[in-house]
Parts: sequence; C-alpha cells; structure tokens
Amino acid sequence: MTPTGWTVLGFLSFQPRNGYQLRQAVQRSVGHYWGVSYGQLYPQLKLLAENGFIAPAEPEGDGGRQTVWRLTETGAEALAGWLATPAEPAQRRDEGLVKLLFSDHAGPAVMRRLIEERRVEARARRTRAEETIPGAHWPEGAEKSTETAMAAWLVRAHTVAMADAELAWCDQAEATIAEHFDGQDG
Amino acid sequence: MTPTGWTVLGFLSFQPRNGYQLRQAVQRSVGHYWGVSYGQLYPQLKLLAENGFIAPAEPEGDGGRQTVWRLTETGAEALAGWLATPAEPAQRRDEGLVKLLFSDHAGPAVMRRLIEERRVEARARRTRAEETIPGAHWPEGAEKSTETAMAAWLVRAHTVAMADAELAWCDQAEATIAEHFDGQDG
DNA sequence: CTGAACATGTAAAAGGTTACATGATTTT
DNA sequence: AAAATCATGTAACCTTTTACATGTTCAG
Repeated sequence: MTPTGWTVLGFLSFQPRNGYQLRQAVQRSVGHYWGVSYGQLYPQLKLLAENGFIAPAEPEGDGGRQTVWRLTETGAEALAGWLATPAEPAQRRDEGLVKLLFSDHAGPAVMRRLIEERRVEARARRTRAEETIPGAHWPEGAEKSTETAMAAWLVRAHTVAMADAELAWCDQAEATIAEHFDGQDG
Repeated sequence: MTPTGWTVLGFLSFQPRNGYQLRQAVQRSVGHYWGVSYGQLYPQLKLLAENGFIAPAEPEGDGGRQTVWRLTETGAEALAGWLATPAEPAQRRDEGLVKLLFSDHAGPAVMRRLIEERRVEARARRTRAEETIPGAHWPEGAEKSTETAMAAWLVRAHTVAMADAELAWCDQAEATIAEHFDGQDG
C-alpha cells in the first residue's frame, strides 16, 4: 500500500468510480499536491481489491468493459485507521525556488522571470481551486447538513490561501528587486 | 544530471565544500523543499566532476581523506544555462492535506489533529528559516554591496510568507470547525 | 578511551512517471 | 468516416530514500 493507494481509497469513500474517473477526480481536486498516474493507479486498484478494501460496484452491468469500484466495509475501516495515523511531513520539490536561490549572479532579468513563472502558476492554482472544488462558498449560511462538504472546503481554502500568499510574495519580491536595481528612491 | 545535481552545483557556486558540508548546507537552507540524501549526493558529485563542472579545490592538502569541491568555469556556465531554463512546476507530496480531505466522516477530533500537525510544522519551518538563512534583515539599510545576498533573502521571505499563511489558515480552519461543531453562535 | 561528529561511499528497494499498446464509444 | 474521448493495462526507466558498510578525528 503506497500513499497513492490510500488516496485512491479516500476518493472512493466519496462515491464509486472507475479508474479513469478516479484519475480525473484526483487531478481536478488535488492535482497540484498529489498527482496520480495510470501507471500507479491500476496496479493500486488491483492491490486494494486483493486486500478487500474495494469491490466492483455493479455486477459487470457494462459487460466488463469498465470496472466501477466501491469502498467496502473493510476498506472504510482501513481508511479510518490511516487517517488516525500521523501524516508524513509534506515534501516539496520546488525547482523554481532553488533556481532563485542561485540567481544572484544571473542578474535581475532572470530573477524576474523566475518570479513571473511562480505568479502564473499560483494564479492558475487559485482559479482552479475556486472553479472545481465543490462547496466553494461553504461557510456563508452553513448548516449542520452541509457537514460532509467541510473537509473539501478547508482544503480549498488552503489552496487559495497559499496561492494568495505566493502572489503577495511575488509582488513584494519584484518591488524589492526594482528598488535595488533600478530604484531612484531605494 | 538530475535536478539534485544542479542543486549541488548551485551550492558550490557559493563556496567550495566537501560532500558532508554540502549536504548539511542544503538541509539547513532548503531542506523543506529540496532534500538531498547521501545516496544521491556522492554519485552526483562524481558525475559533476566527470562533466568538468566541479574540481577538487585543494590539491589533496588533507591527505585525501576528504575532497573539497569547487565550481569550475565550465560549471559556472552550465549553471547559468540551467537557470535560463524554465523551472519544472513545483510538485508537493502533502499527505496531511489529502487526509484532511477525507476526514469528514472521521469527526472533528481527527480534523483538529491534522491541523495541529500542520501548525507545528509551519512554526518549525518559520523559526528555522529566520534562524539559519543569512541576510535575515536584508532590506533594511541594504546597499549595492549586499547584492549577493538578495536571492537568499527572497527565498527566506518566501518560506516565512508561506509559513505565516499556513498558520493563519490553521487558525481559520479551527475557528470554522469550532463554529460548526461546538459553536453556540455559529 | 569512548562516544559523537566527520567523511565517503554502495546496494537494494520504493515510489512514481512516461511511453507504449490496445480497443471501444461517442461526437463531429 | 474521422477524431476525440473513454477505458485499461504493462514495461522500462528515473529519481530518491534507506540501510548497510567503513574508517577517521575530535571532545569529554
């Protein structure tokens, strides 16, 4: 069981899906911080099924062309157990930030480009989060009945908060560079 | 040449170091978003040397027990070329956020623990960035001569900004949970 | 003189991506 | 009829981590 396997299991706790739909759902909602490729997806589905965590939802109603998977009781318990376990510390692989760190000798143009790249990405992340994650306006008029959407709302809020912080940093960084390199009042 | 190789090359552009010192420097300054293990470090150093990007700094002044590497001219050019290339989009592997997404059925206690875990990590990142990255107070009284420290300052500012955003999100997330689960005025 | 830190490496395994391979169904 | 999308999988490769293996130097 790799972390990706757990992620797949978690998504099946929302609703039954086939492999293709799963991959789409994962990419749409947590794509920026947890990608799942087909090369991992299908083997992991197989493994989850072998462990009895998931099972075909419909008895081959489609003729076997596709398999819609659902979470089993065992799977739900296993998922709860995983959630109870402390999470691995988040690891980033942020090449852009590493490049920025070495950009002193490369000059302000390179620095500005590296920052602009981040700005574009951050904007895309923010837009995507607001567009695709359900329950976008959760807290306004929230009631007990909307309970099931709270986690998704918190995650979406996180993505937006991080993107906003990144954008603010981009502005600040550019201002610092401008002041230093072509500023007349810095 | 893996991205890790370039990172090592970049660090050698600051000053000559041996493998052990390199690894320490990397962990200290960019450890949260770019780890380098010995299992990669030494093979990459060997490869960098084969490419002529680095060379032993001192002619075995130590008797050969350790090798202090320095950046060569060729290496500096290669590094500049790498910086001119667009960076790979940052990828995160954030298990905690994935867990949070599935925590609706697990209840508020699990949610709060997941948030607390993030708070602890964010605080540690922030403290570490302020402690260890040089040039912490760069913009105040900055002059042209401090130019070489600007990139490091920007990166440090990024770490701090992200940590602060994370901490603010933690507060907000907890407040949302409190309002919803045990709030009397929510 | 003993333990911590310094220093360098290798082998195996884990985890993941990419490219390949195939075919059905739906849309244009 | 062609093109796009749906759908499932495998094989090879890449990157990285972990565990192992070894020896030196310095501080208490």
